[in-house]
Formats: sequence, C-alpha cells, structure tokens
Amino acid sequence: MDKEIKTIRGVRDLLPEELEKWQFAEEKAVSLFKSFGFEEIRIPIIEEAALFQRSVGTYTDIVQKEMYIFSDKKGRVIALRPEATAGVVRAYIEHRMFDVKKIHKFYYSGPMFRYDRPQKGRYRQFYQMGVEIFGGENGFYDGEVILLLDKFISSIGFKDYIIEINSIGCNKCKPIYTEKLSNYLSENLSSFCNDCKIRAQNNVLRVMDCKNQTCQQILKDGPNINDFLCQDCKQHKEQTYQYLKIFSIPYKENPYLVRGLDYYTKTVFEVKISGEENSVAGGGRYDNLVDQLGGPCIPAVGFAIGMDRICEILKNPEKKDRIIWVVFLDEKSFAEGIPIIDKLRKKNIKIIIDYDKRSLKNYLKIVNKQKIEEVFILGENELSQKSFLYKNMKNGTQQLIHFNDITTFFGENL
RNA sequence: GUGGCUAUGGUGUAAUGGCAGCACGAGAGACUGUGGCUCUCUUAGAGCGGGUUCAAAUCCCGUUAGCCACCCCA
Repeated sequence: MDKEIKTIRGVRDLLPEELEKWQFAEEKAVSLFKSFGFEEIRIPIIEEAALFQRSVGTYTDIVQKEMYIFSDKKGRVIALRPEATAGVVRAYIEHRMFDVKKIHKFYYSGPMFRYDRPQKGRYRQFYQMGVEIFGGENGFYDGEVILLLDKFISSIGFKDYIIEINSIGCNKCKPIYTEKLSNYLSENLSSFCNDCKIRAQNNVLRVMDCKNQTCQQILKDGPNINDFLCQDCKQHKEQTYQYLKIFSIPYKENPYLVRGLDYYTKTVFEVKISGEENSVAGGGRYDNLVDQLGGPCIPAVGFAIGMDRICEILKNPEKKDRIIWVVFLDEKSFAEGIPIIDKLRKKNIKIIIDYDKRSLKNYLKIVNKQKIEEVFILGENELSQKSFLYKNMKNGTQQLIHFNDITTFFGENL
C-alpha cells in the first residue's frame, strides 16, 4: 500500500454527524439575515494580497504573520482571504453599488485562512458568516447589526453570553488618543510586561486588552478613550446605546475592548459565551474603509461569526426527518415497487433502498442498527394484494397499505 | 512565532525492556418472510524516521500531528 495522505496542519474534515449542527446554525443565520433584508454576496477566496494589506492593516498580525500568500504563474501576488470584509468592500466598490441605492445590506458565509498555530477553536481554515451594511452612518445601523447578532446567538439556544461594546474613535480623535496612550506608555514603559513593550511600538491600542494584572493596574491611571472621543463620536456612541436600549439588548461597555484589525472606527463589539475562552463573534464600524480602498466616503458596519467556535459548543439538534427504509424481497417486487416509492420522494420523504438481496431478517437487523423507525416491505405476499407491508420498528406494529393509498397514508401520518 | 503536555485497532483503554490484550464498534452467521436479547466466528493497531539493546509500545534523539498556556483572533 502507498503512503496515506492526511489533512495538512490546522485544517479538518467536517463529517456528516458533525455537520448536523453546522447546517442547523447556518440555516438559522441565513433565514434571520434575510428577514432583515440582507442579501447574499459571494466573493472569491483568493484576492490580490494588497487588498488585505490596505484594509486589515500592514502592521497587524493577520497580515504580517498569518496570511497565506503566494505568487501565481504570472507573478501576481495573491493571498487566501484571512477575512471577508475587505473582499466585500472591494466588490461593493468594483460594481459601483453605491450608485444604485444608498443602503446596501449583505451577508456572506465561507472559509477564511490564517496561518496561525492551531488549537481548539483555532484553525488555519475556519468558517465565518457575517453581515455588512453600507451607507448607514446613524447609530441605528450599529444597533441593528448587534440586534441581528444577538438574535442569532439566542436563536441557536445560547443563553449565557455577553455582548461587549466600546468606541475607539474616528479619524479625528483616534490618533490623538493613540498618541496620548503612547506617551503614557513610554513614561511608564519599565512597569509594563514584555509583550506590552512590543505592543507600544507596533500596535499601541492593543496594550489596552493585555491580560497582565500589572499592566491593567497601570492603565487605570492612564488616559481613557472615553475622555478623548470627539463630539461626533460621543454622539454616535450615545445614539448606538439608545438603539440598543430600544431593541432591549443587554450589553456591557468595555473601555478596554480593541480589535486587531486597523479599519475599525467608532463602535467595536464582541460576543463571549460564558465559560468559553474565545469570543465567537466580533465586529464594528469601518467608516473609512470604502474610501481607503478607492471608493467614495461611505460609512459601513458589520460583524463576523466564527462558525467553528459556535459549533464546538453547540449540541446536535434532534433529528426530525422522516426516513423510510424500503425492502424488496425479489426482482418482481422491485420492478413494480420502485415507481410507487418514487412518488414519496416527491413528497419530501427520505427513502433509502438497500437492494442487496439479503434475507428479510438481515434487512431488519440493519435497519434496527441504523435506528431507522419505519420500513416498507414488498415481496410476493404483498404484491398479490397490491400493497406494501408497513412496519414501525419502534412499537413493532405493521399494516398493509394499498399502492393507491400510499400518498394519502403519508399525508395523514406526516 | 515562544514554552509545555500527549500519541497503542474505527472508538475507549491495558500491559514497569521479554508472545500487543480487553471492551465497544463494524462484518458474517446460529429457523432463507420479521429486528432489538443471547451465542459463534471474522475484522483491524504502536504517527513517521533514526538510535540504545540479545530484545523497544515501553529508554534516547529527531520529526509530524493534536491539545494547553502565551501571542493573536472568529
């Protein structure tokens, strides 16, 4: 035998049993998104690498360390998408959608790629579902995407979770605050942990959510983002919170919440399931990104859900599909039974035929093992009466059903 | 990217350098038109590569993968 080939590091197969909850969650999300007027958009998995450098940020970890990047045969520098927002914005601009109407609402779903060190809930190919709203400046839109996220999380059965929210300012006030914080850091640099010393140079804001107790203590006396928000940002923040109250969404303001992508402005938020280490969803507003990627100045807000993390916590839903196992005992029964059985498929009943010429006993054994509850048996005896023998494996009862009555039988029993 | 832990049939596990065993699962069968219980048989295993040794699942080195903490993020 030749050497077996296995999945490469950090990626995995999702097998049928596991996928039941994935499908459950995905269906919930899609119907919810649609009910709010969001439309699906599908964007490529590969893009010009520059797209992510210009949006996510050249100095973020995602772009610097975690991006799958390669040259194609013509020497173009291509990246596997590490997230979807950049691509959606690119598409939005490329198709001049802003010329069609003011507000656009999109949802997407698919795999993303980051060259991270794998761990539970952290994969190199992972799946995100998310939404983006373009053209809405008002805090209402921030509120609406958070409402949507909240509805999704609760609709799949989670009760114990927190939505954390913060404002990190805009073009005008974010740099002022960043500089203040930077100064404060250099004054006290020796007291901070080694990681923070590095952050102070590359990504100052990230110091804020350091887990080190000492760092947090020092930060308490440092500049607070809330004191530096400009008038516009303050107002937007109040507006957003107002809508959250109207939608009655419980949230927790966390002044230390910052996010690792450069494009965020004003509102940022995350969802944490209690007892879980990783956050399962995150998002925020990005009012400058469309402009930055070559489009007009159009504000936007959105979020992404980490489906792998959601499904890791989720239990498989109860199976409720009706499955009928059909047993044919001879050739003649098979020939006559197949067209009738096919009528049932048209009625959305799942039909499994295993025509392996076994004994009835063995058929039933198989059916029992697979925990299938209903069986049709067709052999000489039944055929002479133009009927199927219907057997319920759960209570052992059985009855003859005439060929002509078969669809009505299921009409009554559905 | 840094540090640590782990690795035996499909799954869960046992064997303290000396014959790789058990349970579950899976397949076939024990009245060829009636399953679940029981019984019989079958199936299949040391991640990979080196080293030490008469002898390695066991000790050593490397590697790969998973997990944990960090980092980062979904």
